Amino acid sequence: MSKRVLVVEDDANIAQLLRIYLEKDGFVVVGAADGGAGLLAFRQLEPDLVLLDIMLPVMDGWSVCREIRATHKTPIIMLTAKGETLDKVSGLEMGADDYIVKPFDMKEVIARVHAVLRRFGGESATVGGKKLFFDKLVIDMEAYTLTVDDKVVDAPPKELELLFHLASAPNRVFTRNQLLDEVWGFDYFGDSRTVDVHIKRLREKLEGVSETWTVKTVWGVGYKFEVKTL
Amino acid sequence: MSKRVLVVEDDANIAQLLRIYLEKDGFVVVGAADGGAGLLAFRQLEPDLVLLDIMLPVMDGWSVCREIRATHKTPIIMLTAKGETLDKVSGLEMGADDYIVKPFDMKEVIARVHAVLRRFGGESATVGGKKLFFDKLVIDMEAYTLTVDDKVVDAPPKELELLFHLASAPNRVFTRNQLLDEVWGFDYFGDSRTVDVHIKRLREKLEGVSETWTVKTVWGVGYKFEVKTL
DNA sequence: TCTTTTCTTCATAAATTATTCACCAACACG
DNA sequence: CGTGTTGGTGAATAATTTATGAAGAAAAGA
Repeated sequence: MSKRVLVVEDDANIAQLLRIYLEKDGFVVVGAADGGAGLLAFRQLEPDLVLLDIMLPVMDGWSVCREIRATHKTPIIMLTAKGETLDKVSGLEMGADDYIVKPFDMKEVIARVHAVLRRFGGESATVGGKKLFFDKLVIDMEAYTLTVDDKVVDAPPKELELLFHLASAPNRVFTRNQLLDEVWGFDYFGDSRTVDVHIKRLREKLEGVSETWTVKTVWGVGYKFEVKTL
Repeated sequence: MSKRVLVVEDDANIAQLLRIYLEKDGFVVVGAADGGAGLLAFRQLEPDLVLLDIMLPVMDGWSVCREIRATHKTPIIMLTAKGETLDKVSGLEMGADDYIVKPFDMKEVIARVHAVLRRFGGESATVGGKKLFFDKLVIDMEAYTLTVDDKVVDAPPKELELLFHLASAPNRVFTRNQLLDEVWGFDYFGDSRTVDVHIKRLREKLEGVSETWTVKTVWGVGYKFEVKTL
């Protein structure tokens, strides 16, 4: 479930520094030393955020930014040397979401990364950060609790995350592979029947609680959290 | 060491006036004429206080305020023209600490600047001392004491800080990495098991004291200070 | 410097959860 | 009905995560 960050930076020292701090905070970091490599890496990795140096060999940061923006809305933070003229306006016109002036304070960079991701909804201020309310059911990802009929029910993280994911988009069907990707993580390789077992355990906790919603199987497709519109 | 004030104001006359009075009072003043420049200056300068006009070209004062608040606790005083609709509530919701309506009396501005700085303990961007009260538990970060059942219990700084941080957001789960970032500091590179050990020692001091709260493990996620809502 | 306290690391045991697998049931379709 | 496919379930196993005691390192105090 960890977020991927693409760092496009030709100065190996800075790149390394960024990598160290980002990885410590749980990001998966991929580096690219020039614009072309950056674009390539972007398309392969589809990262959640891009840190992009302006001064790059061959293809500069602005071009990369524009290329990315042509097809993606992935948040981009520009890294700029102090001398380089830039005003926020032109930066924003190019489609950057934020920019940081070198030489920068690592603390600032990390804070900005989190801030931008938060702003893009990809990351919440807290671990999960959201609550969902249904009839006799509360899914609280902030406290990591499942409340059924006003009673707190113990549920392991995976089960909660799965239920939260399903209930985040009521009535929408998710295939097992989608769920594995989105709940377990893109890098999970395992039997898709694993989902079945978690669904089963969820049902044990949720059966017969309310008439207005249910975890339903869509034969041949997957699962959905069905909510009846009364 | 004199305090730094960032003035974000597009009207050169007002900016000049503020500069004169503030410098007379021993502040170092840095000016910015629009929101983008303001943010840039903020990040580079890390001022002790920000005077922020609401009406700014390109990016308005509230946006700047929100951006700053995303990462810093630096006190912010908003400057607003009389006509501008504003109620204290919305300003404060944005994270401003005070606001002054134009045209303003210089004396008043200076007085408010001092007042706000005093309120913030003269420190920039730091978490001020605070106290938290729970049933049979007082966490006092001013005196750095832990009071359990009316008796002061000796607790090392790290333990106190950890407990304070958890108890500052009751029922919210923190991952070990979050705690390391937020309590130990973003530049701490250490084993995340360190948190466990501190939790353990806290529990030794806190177990069985009250039914209404507890330091709880959220398996696979982290820890939280759980408070029962009775 | 020496002593004491606090912090961190490490190893291991214990607890909890995740995954796999085998087998049976339910479904779709001719 | 019969058959091939898909889903449900229980139990065994694997993997992960946490608690804990103890020792060494670091920091603070005397």
